[in-house]
Amino acid sequence: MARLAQYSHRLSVAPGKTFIQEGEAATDFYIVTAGHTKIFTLMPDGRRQITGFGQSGDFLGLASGATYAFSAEALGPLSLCRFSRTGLGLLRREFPELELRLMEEASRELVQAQRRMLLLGRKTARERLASFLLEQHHLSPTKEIVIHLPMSRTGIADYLGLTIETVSRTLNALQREMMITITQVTQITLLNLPALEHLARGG
Amino acid sequence: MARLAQYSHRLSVAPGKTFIQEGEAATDFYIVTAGHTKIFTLMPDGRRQITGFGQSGDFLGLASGATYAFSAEALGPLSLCRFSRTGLGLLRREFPELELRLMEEASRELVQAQRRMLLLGRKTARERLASFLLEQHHLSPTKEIVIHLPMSRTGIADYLGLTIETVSRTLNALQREMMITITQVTQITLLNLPALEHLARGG
DNA sequence: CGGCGCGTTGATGCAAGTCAAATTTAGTGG
DNA sequence: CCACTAAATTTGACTTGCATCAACGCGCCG
Repeated sequence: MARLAQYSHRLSVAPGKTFIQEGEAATDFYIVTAGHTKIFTLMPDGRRQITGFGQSGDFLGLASGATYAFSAEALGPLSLCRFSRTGLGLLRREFPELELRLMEEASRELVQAQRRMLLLGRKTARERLASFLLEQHHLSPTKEIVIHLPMSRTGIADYLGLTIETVSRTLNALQREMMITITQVTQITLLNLPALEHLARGG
Repeated sequence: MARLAQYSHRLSVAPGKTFIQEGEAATDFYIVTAGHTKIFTLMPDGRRQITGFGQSGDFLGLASGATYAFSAEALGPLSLCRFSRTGLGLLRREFPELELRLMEEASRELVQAQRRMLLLGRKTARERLASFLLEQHHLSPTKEIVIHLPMSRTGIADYLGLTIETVSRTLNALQREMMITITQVTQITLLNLPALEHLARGG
């Protein structure tokens, strides 16, 4: 591990700070060591699509071209480990098990990306919200039926390809239909998991 | 290369044949050696989302779980090289340069997946078609402005998250606006690349 | 207390979906 | 090569789900 230090650099990022900017030279590569990030792309007129979230242990900055194809922002206090792109190559030679982790991570992300393309391309607003709530549920380590939403309505909307109004209305509709209870703005109780699962898969 | 043969197996697939079925045990891994495939996911009621296409040289079957999360179908006569999942692990150890190719491929696909999430989540029908036409244009080795659509209207619709009627109408609208000419059903001439690029990026 | 950010709710508009019919294209056998 | 059929595409009329525009309510903090 002696050589690791000369290619890596630990750093902290303030909440809300964008530490990877779409279009900039993709010189570095990051590993999240603590906290959460959101990964998104923007259109010139401000339309935003959140393509994913990064948690502790996740890799960030896998770019195929010379520049980043996305931006990344700290959702809260964030700790990162930064590698230079060249350093990563050397590291990979040094630690074969890293290679495996990288592939696993890439596969996992690719599968998730496919799920999200189905959601964004073919699901209705109700189905998207149901899918989202269940995803949050599965992410929770305790599998509690009370889930905490880690983002605002704007975040949910940009993640699901909807508007904040539709998110709000749809959430309330699901509550009226007794599938969920909106305990607080960012806290929801899942009342009818089978119904939500049925809805999420779309039939 | 001696050991390669004992883990790999060349095979041909008939046009239209589905050779990877969503939900089945993800035991194998493929490399496309000739032809084209489409990769898609289905919903119980038949809604389909094409998540991508595989060409010669592409890897297929990167699954994170025990089962495939997608189906793959031969678009025409197709040649594949199949590896057992265990064989792949051994191969990776044997050929470090394969490792690199795998990572490059995964990165490229991840970047493309992000572009597609933006398209599916935030772009209008016109923007989607413009993006699609330019993608086909960039895929062509000769960069001809006459492009050949490698699929039917149904295929385009399932790729872009639209209906066949909207695809047809939008294509004709772009023709009326002098951005393209529909020479034949599957052959389109791009008349105004700057306008299409402007439209595709959304402003 | 008052302004401000965020969320909810309501009224209205419109892009894309649905349903259906017309038309073109492709395929098949005589 | 042509007639006939089946499939794909286009076109039209209509519907609808979500977006847009606009109030309104509610914490929260200076």
